[in-house]
Amino acid sequence: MQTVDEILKIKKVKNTAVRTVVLRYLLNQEKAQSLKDIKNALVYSDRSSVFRTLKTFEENKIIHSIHDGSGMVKYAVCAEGCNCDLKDLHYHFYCNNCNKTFCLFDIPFQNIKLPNNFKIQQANMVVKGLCNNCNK
Amino acid sequence: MQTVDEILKIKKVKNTAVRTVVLRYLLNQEKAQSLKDIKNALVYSDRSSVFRTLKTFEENKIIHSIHDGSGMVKYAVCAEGCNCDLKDLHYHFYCNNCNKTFCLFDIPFQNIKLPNNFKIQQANMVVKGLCNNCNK
DNA sequence: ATAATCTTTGCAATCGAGTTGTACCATAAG
DNA sequence: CTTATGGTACAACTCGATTGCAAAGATTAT
Ligand SMILES: [Mn+2]
Ligand SMILES: [Mn+2]
Ligand SMILES: [Zn+2]
Ligand SMILES: [Zn+2]
Repeated sequence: MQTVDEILKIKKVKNTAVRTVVLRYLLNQEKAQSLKDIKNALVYSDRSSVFRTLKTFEENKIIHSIHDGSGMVKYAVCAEGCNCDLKDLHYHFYCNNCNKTFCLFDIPFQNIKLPNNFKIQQANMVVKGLCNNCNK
Repeated sequence: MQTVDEILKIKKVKNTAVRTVVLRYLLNQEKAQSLKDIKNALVYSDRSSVFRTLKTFEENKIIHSIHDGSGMVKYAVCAEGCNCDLKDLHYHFYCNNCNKTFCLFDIPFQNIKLPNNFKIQQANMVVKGLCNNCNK
């Protein structure tokens, strides 16, 4: 896995204190995180600084956002080599029981036949149900 | 197409003034509508009455909601015979230019192979890009 | 090295979609 | 007619998202 410094360098984003701690935190998570999750996890952080950091990361394709319908936008670190193109699109899974949201990096977006003249640019795909921990 | 009265009767939802006007409005739209859209379109309507009407409709599977990442939940009338089961899942399209959200009833959800032990219950699938009107 | 300039950060304030409490009203039941 | 039930209108509130602004920090020009 790439380090914080490597990622910031590759994506040409200046390395600052807040950015380092936010990205390091995100790299260690197995589920997507909301702004609130991050703020709560990083005790001395400021909400708006984290917010702006997330915006910067998203603009520079370090992370991507997921709208899972929970009311809070979730963020996850992009896979190595990701450029947020169509080929990088993947499904997400939201657990109705434990409310965790996962990136299903192994389930790529399978091209669908859109109506005539419609052009796809991005997608937000969220499958909902029970995760392996909750499906018992 | 079914009438307002037929739908309410089939779904066993009592016919009231607000419900009639909201459902009639929704039936005439070709794109999904937000609470704000509906409130604005129906001049003498009350926001919370429309809100509770939408909740009632959704609980009774008259309409379904779409989280397209625009910040407002959109609603669309379910297809005839829809029971909001897995078989009724379909893709949606959000136009980045004109901000309209469409139900792609003709593009059903194609089952994906989830990780072991994950169980699908619902899905929110939104493809984004340019609609036929804006892709020129 | 110093000054000018640009960027990032912290704090407070604001915005707006969604939601809820409550009183009033229409209709159905007794 | 009287009461119970469910629907509606209005106002207030919640909370995630966003912004204004000034201080602090980093970078560039002189
Ligand atoms: Mn993802
Ligand atoms: Mn739909
Ligand atoms: Zn779970
Ligand atoms: Zn369009």
